[in-house]
Amino acid sequence: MSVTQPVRSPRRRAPRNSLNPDRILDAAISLLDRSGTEAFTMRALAQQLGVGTMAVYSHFRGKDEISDAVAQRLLDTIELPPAGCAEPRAELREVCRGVYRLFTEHPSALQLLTLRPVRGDDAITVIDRMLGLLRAAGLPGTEAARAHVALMQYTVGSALWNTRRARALCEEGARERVRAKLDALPRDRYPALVSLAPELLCVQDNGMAQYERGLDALIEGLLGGC
Amino acid sequence: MSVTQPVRSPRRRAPRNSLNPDRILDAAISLLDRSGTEAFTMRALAQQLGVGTMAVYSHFRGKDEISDAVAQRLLDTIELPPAGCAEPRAELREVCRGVYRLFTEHPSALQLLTLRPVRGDDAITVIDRMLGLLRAAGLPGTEAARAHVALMQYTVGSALWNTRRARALCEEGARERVRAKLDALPRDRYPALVSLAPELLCVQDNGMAQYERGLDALIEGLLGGC
DNA sequence: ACCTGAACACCGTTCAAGT
DNA sequence: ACCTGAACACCGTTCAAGT
Repeated sequence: MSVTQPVRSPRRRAPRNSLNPDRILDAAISLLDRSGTEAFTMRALAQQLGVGTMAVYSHFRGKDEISDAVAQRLLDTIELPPAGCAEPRAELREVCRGVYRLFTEHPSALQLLTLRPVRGDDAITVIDRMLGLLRAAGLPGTEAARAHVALMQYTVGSALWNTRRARALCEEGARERVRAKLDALPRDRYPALVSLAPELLCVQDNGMAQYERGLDALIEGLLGGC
Repeated sequence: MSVTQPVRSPRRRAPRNSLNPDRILDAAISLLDRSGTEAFTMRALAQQLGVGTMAVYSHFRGKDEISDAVAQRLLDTIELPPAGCAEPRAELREVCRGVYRLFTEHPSALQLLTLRPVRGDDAITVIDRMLGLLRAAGLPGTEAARAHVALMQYTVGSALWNTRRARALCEEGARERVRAKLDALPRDRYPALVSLAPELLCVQDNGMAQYERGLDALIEGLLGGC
C-alpha cells in the first residue's frame, strides 16, 4: 500500500496577516445569516475563513467576544431616515421600521441578543434619535423614556415573533399541520379561536404590514392627543 | 496500594419505575429556573434526578422533546382571571398580565421558545380568551386577530427585554459601568439621550409597571373609540 | 421494560510549538 | 506577532449490555 496524499483540504499555512477582526466579523455575520446560531461554531467560522480554528483566537478573546462585536456591528448598521425628513410622528415611525428591518434581515442578531447579556449592545444613535423625536412630538421627559422603551419592546417582540414563525414554516408540511390542528379544535370550547383561525393565519403571514399596524396603534396610544 | 471504593456518588441503581415524564419535567423546569438554559444539560438533569444520564432517554426521545414538553407545560400554567370578571378591556389587560408574569417568572421558558421553533407551543386557551375579549370589546374579526398578535408580540418583547436587563445587572459592577458610559457620552452628539439618562434607567428598573403603561397605550390604540 | 456505562462525534478553549 | 495541531473537558446521543 502506498502512502497517498490527504484528499480533504490540504490547506496551506495561511499567509501572515491575511486575517483581521473585520474579516472575521464579516464571515461570522454571513455564517449566522446563512445557517443560524446553531451552526455558528468556531470551527465552522475558521473553515469559512480558510484558516485553522485557533487562528481566530489571535484576534478575539473567544466566541463571546465575537458575538458581542457582531451584535454591536449590526446594531450600528440600522438604517435611519434623514433627520427632519417629516413631522416627528412619521419620522419616529421610520426609525422604528429601521430597527425592525434590521432584526428581520438578521434573525440571528436577535437570537444573539436574547441568548446572553451582551456587553455594550446599545444602539446609542437610535436611542437618542427616538428620544428626541418623542420629545419633539410633545412628550415630557419621563413619558418620552417610557415610550421609547415600549416601542423597542414591541419592535423586538414583533421581529422575534415573525422570525420564529418563519423558521417554523420552513419545516416540511408545517403549514398543513397547523391547519389540521386548528380544524380539529372543538368549536364549543374555543369558539373565538376556531372562527378566527383563517384571519389569524393570514395576519401572521404578513409580518411587516402587521408590525406597522401595531406600531401605529402603539404610537397613537403613547402620544395620544399631543 | 489497596483498592479503595470510589468516593464520588456510589449511586445505587435507581429503583425501577421511580422515573416518569412528570418527574423529569419538574426537574427540568426547576433546573432551568435555577440555572438557566446554559446549565440545562442532559447530564445535569439526570444528576438532579439521581439517575444515570441515559435513563431519561427511556421517557423522552431526546433533549428537544423535553424542551418542547417544558414549554408546553409552562404555557398551560398561565394564570387567567375568571371569565367575565370585569369589562372586556380590563379583563383583556389581566390576561396579558398573566402571560407577562409567566414569562418573567420563568425566563428560560422564553429563551426556549426563542431558541428553536417548538412543536405545539400554542397556549390555545389564552389565545381563544384574548380573541373573545377583543371581539367583545367591539373589534371586527380581522382587527381582533391583528390586535391579538400585536398584544402577544408586545408582551413577549417586554418580558424578554426585562429578563435580559435583569441578567445583565447580575454581573459585578454592571450598574456602575452603565452609569459611567452614559456620563461619558458627548452631550452635543446625543442631547436627548444624555439629558434623559436618569429617566431611562429608572423606567427600566420598573419592569411590570413599565409593561402595564405600554400595555394600556397599546390597548388604547388598538381599541380606539370602540 | 427500564436503567446502565462505554463510546462516538461534536463543541469551546488551553497549551506548547512552529514560522 | 500570528498561525498551527494536539489535547482537555465538556456536550447530545447511539449502542450493547445488564436487571
